[in-house]
Amino acid sequence: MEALQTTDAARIHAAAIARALADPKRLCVVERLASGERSVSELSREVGCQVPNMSQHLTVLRSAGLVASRREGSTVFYRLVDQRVLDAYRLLQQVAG
Amino acid sequence: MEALQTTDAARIHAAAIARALADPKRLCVVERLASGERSVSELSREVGCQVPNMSQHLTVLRSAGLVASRREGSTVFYRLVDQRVLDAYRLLQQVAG
DNA sequence: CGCTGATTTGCGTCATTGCGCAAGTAATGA
DNA sequence: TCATTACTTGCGCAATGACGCAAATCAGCG
Repeated sequence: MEALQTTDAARIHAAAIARALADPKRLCVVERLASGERSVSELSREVGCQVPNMSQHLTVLRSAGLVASRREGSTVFYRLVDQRVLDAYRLLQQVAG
Repeated sequence: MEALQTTDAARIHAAAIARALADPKRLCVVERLASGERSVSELSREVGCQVPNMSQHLTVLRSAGLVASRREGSTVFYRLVDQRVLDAYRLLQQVAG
């Protein structure tokens, strides 16, 4: 049980993380990436949206520091940056459920 | 380590929780409520916003099932519904930090 | 009932967001 | 160089969200 942070900057940062997770499609991306890296087109197919839309969602997740990308030829693979992203997602589900 | 949910409804619900937490003022409310219930005007003063605005933020948190309210005379006290809300907040901060 | 303090609700406005579609960039091979 | 596949970026639009302010409830009291 650690203390809650109190600075405004910390809250703004935490809120930014929450906002990045505040979309069903992006949560679906997190689920998929939990089992390993995926290309943009794979994610787009699995999640069920257009490629440009998926690219934007991935930009949101990367800006929040939740995913990272790696280029291999003309294909870009995305992965989760940190296992805690999954922990956060599971906790959201617990609170939701 | 439990499995990730896969239904669309579960993701929509989890995303709604995340959206409720996706605002610095509401995170500040969560922090305050961590140490006990507060009235709307107390929260409004502590967080630094107008009372109607605070009332709306509390409505968002209550709609997401994160806080509950209790009326005592003309004063309404809000409290956290569940300790896991705090766990979720701390995890957000960890991912952020 | 009228008055007061506490909270909620309604409304207008401005900023942000998700999406589809077209265009642009990048890497690879013929 | 041209074509192809993979991805990103720009743009316009409809929807949502946060805020300030005024008005409406609501509880308690004289």
